[in-house]
Amino acid sequence: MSQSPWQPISPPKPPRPAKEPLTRDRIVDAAMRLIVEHGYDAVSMRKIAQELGTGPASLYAHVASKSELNQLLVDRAAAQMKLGGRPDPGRWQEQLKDYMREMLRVMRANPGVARAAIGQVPLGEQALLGNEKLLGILKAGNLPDQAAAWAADLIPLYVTAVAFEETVQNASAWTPEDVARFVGEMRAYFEGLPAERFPLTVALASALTAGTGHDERFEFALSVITAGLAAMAED
Amino acid sequence: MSQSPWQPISPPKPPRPAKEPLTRDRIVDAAMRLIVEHGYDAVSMRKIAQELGTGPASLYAHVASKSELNQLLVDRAAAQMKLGGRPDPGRWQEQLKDYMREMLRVMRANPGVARAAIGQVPLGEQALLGNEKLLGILKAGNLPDQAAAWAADLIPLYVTAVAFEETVQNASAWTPEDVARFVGEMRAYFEGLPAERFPLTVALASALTAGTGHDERFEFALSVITAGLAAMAED
DNA sequence: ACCTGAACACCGTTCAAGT
DNA sequence: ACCTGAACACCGTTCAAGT
Repeated sequence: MSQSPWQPISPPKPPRPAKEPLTRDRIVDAAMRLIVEHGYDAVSMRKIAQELGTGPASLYAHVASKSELNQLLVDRAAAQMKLGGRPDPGRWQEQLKDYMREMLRVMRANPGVARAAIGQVPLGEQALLGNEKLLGILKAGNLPDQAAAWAADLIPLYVTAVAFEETVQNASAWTPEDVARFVGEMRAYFEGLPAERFPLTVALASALTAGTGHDERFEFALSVITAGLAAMAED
Repeated sequence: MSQSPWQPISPPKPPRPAKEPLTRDRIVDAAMRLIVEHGYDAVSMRKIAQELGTGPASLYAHVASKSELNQLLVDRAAAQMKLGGRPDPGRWQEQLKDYMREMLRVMRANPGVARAAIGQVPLGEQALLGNEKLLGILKAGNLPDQAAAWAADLIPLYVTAVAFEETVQNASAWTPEDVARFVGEMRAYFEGLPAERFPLTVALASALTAGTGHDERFEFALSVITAGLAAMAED
């Protein structure tokens, strides 16, 4: 019954077992699929497990907690950032804006990741590579070390907050028409406020409700931040 | 048996019923107590109900949903903002910074509210009064209408994101020593990264981990935003 | 009109037991 | 070593039934 000793080759096995073993990567894959397709709230340990044909308890052999899973998701998304060319002192301001635009693009392409990212120190490899690139641009702009470091904190925080805000709004499955109607109602609401107490809100009602859903508001913020940082460059 | 017509005073009732009736205000009071004492995650419809000696279903007669409750909490906190004097073109930049500092102070005094506020259009009366004040300061700085309006979007979003980030960190019940240790470990981690791939992260390790827990990082952001806006003032 | 108990359809995490 | 079923201690919301 014992195996013959001169049989060095392991007996033929099915090349792939019917059920692939659980791995960290397969878990993150499944979570990424869920978060992109159905948003942050649709990602639960139970749903991920179901997607993988197992129970929630099985995941904990590979992932310590949901919070660790969030970190892994953030790093997966960070890997999608196209970081462009070398930092160039001659056009660092435009490079900085492009970096922020690219970061927002990736977060939009991965809805729910912003929610997972907010309030987390990014320590994953891909996130750190992005940060390194950002620091390069800021130093190309001649910012002092401390200013560059704090700017590298401010910038991702702001972009993440914008992306998160958008996903909260998109979560309600509104059509563009619904959004347009809501913006119209908001404008009418501002215009109808008592002008003695809310003079500027009434007067600026149309400016306050402009640029929603477009990128104008974001572009404005890019200009503010870039100009503010430029004022801090060493000469 | 019928009441005599010359009895104009209603029959003596117990001055207060043993159980006060549920009201929107009492619900928000209880939620505010919970959120300030135990953080956002401790606020559930069930816990609020328990606090009020009833069941969760009873709340829905006065509050449509948890999201509506969040809006009410945000407005409660907004009422605590001290809005200071009149907008003054001579010192609008300092007033703007004070506004942001005051907003952060209130959010810190009401942990969890930042989490409730993020991604919500503030339409409550108190929140709108704050916004009106902010617009006044921005217009005192001679910003064009559209710039003032978008700045009034950018500023609360940033301050809320900072406050939210802090509450996420504070949620883990870390002592100041724990935080100090974590910051030290992070710095060591940055310093130990491969210098070929992460030259700036390694070189700036101490700047990157400076100012945590203090207000220096926030003050830096105030300067950037204020300087950036000043560059957009009409002359 | 307001309140309630009970239920529905979910969560993240733990743990003893299996292979 | 890895996986599993079952349980623990929770969620937000709905609804028929009571007062």
